[in-house]
Amino acid sequence: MNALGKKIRIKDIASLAGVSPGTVDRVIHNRGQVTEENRLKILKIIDELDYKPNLVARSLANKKNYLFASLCPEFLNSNDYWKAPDDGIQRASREILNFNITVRRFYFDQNSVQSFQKKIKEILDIKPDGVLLSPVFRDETIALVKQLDEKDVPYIFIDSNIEGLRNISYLGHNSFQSGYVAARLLDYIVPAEAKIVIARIGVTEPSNQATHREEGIKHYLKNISGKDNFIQLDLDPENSKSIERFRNQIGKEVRGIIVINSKAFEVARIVKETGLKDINLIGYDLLPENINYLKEGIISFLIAQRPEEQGYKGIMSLFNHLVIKTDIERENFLPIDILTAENIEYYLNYI
Amino acid sequence: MNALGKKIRIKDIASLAGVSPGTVDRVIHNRGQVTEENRLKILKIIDELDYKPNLVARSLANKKNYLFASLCPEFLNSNDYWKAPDDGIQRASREILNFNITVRRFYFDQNSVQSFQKKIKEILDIKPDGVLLSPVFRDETIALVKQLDEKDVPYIFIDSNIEGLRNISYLGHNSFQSGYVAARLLDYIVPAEAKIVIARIGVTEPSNQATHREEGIKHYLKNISGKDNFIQLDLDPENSKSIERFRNQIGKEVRGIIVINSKAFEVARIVKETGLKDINLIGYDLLPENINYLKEGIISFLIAQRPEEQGYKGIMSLFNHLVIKTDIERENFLPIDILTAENIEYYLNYI
DNA sequence: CTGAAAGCGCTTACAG
DNA sequence: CTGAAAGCGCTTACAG
Repeated sequence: MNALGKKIRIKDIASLAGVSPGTVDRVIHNRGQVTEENRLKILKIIDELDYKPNLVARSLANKKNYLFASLCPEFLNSNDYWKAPDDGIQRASREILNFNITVRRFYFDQNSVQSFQKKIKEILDIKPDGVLLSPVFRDETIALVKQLDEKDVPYIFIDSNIEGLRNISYLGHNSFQSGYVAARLLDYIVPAEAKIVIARIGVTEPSNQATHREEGIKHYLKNISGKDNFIQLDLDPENSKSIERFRNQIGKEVRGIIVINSKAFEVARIVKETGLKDINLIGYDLLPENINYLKEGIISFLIAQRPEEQGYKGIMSLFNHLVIKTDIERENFLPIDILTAENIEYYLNYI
Repeated sequence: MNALGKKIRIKDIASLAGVSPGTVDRVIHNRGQVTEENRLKILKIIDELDYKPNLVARSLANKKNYLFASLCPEFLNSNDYWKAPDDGIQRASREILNFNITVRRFYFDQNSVQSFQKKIKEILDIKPDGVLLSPVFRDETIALVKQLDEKDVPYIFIDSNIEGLRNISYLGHNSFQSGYVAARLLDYIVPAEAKIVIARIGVTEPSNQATHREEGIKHYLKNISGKDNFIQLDLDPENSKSIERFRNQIGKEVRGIIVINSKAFEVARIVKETGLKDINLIGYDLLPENINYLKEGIISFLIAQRPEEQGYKGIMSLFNHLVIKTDIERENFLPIDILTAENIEYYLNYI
């Protein structure tokens, strides 16, 4: 469309420039083999008429097939956190199928570096045009993207970020800030003098993301609300001694708990079994077990990061970058969503 | 794509059925003029091969132009609430431009039924294929959609809903529930015995939406938290006497205020000027003035309803219904988003 | 360096 | 009731 609302076609530009459509196409796609004189003339006309290519026609004519690869942790059932990004990836795939885009999904075991490495090899073997991944293992991710960089294959990180790499985009939370939000909410609902617990669940090293959340929480409590009556507690839900220790600690004076990974339900279970009434619990991520405790009132707030959208937008960003050739935001921090029993339903039903 | 990953074309179906592509097309689009025998044969093949039309090709070949009309309140500057839905409508328009869709936007004066009626006439004159509107005026909306129903023109409501009409979709909050959320938040942050104010700002009748919110708030306070220490206060921010009265009322014992329309900033201003410290204020909608008071800490929570997305999804729903012919959700309740000073930034920056 | 021609998958008059 | 042909706007070998 130009200013007059008429659709400008390559054919129109060609006849105005006194050349054939093929020549215009060469200019548009910088394929060379055009005299500088013609090139400039054509570019001028394109600019003046504000020519916008018809992407529908381009896609239909284009023989090029694009192959995207995604690499995320595997999930065993629909309860798993990683089902959501996968759903988003599939939704985007369906939407761009007719644009000759194929998306191949790869999965690795979060507890096995080897499986990550193996999948990376498989991905490099299929020579993808773009890659979407969750960079769970730092060193292996760096090794992978080095190879992608060499081949000029763009890649996008979701869920967590590794700074200093050449990913065209990151889609996920600012985890430090999401710690801030959790601390702020707790600050609203527990009395000023109450004791607070920052809980880590499980025996593995806390992820990058959990670590940053923890930093955010502590920073807020210390510097904004001026508190220092918080302690850190580890809980191994597989270990009855650990559970007992945890139970004893929270039994006295503790009024608020923030769980820094997605396993708030483990704490909720203990709170419920013990019959503790005045404890406010805040967690992350909408795992079904977390949601149940939220609805029951055992968990006060859950903080969510739109995982489905991370997968969807990730694939769409590759598409926009490679096919539509629009600019992509380097850092795309998703909203830090606050859920209670009262607004969770419409959040879950949406999309 | 079929199960084998091969792309099935109309041509393929035609040769399998021993007919020409034209005949297959007639069957696909129910244009008749095909023997029942051929029709059934072709439908069987389509089903077995799980044929999915190439929408890109369809769109390119299709001579049909679709004209959509939108009708929303006018806005004077980018601060206005109604800028956001309009942005969403424009974003969707751009995205589907190459599918031969034109969107014409109409605006009316929220304070003038006449302007609404006038625009309705204009919309009917251009004979749109689909209409998106905010049904601010009930009777006039009913009169409009009666005419649209006669012509089988689909229409979608955003922002607020009118029950019992044949709109193909509604996109907006469940306002009663969003009242629930506000009351729930206030309940968390004010002491059990504290006095609460439900405030209406302005002299015009409260909208449907504000009324439903108010019902939700009262229902929650009475039935869930078992409170009856709340009062309702009107504030006319243009009237200094009204302001004085409001100021006096909230000066004593009141610890929480919920503003049921989008003008929480009017109350925030009074709270700030008066220097009241222990009042928790909750409002709706992300007007720039509301956002400023949220960041300042005068407003504790804002509840938002994704207005940009309402406009975007509204147009995309018309597109999907008319062009792609997918099923549309009749009621599409958007998430009731909870914003604090700590998570507002990422919410605003995100598309 | 350039242009004419064929083709992407679907739709639409048109002739029979 | 049916098929052959032309066309949507763009891209891609191919011949010159």
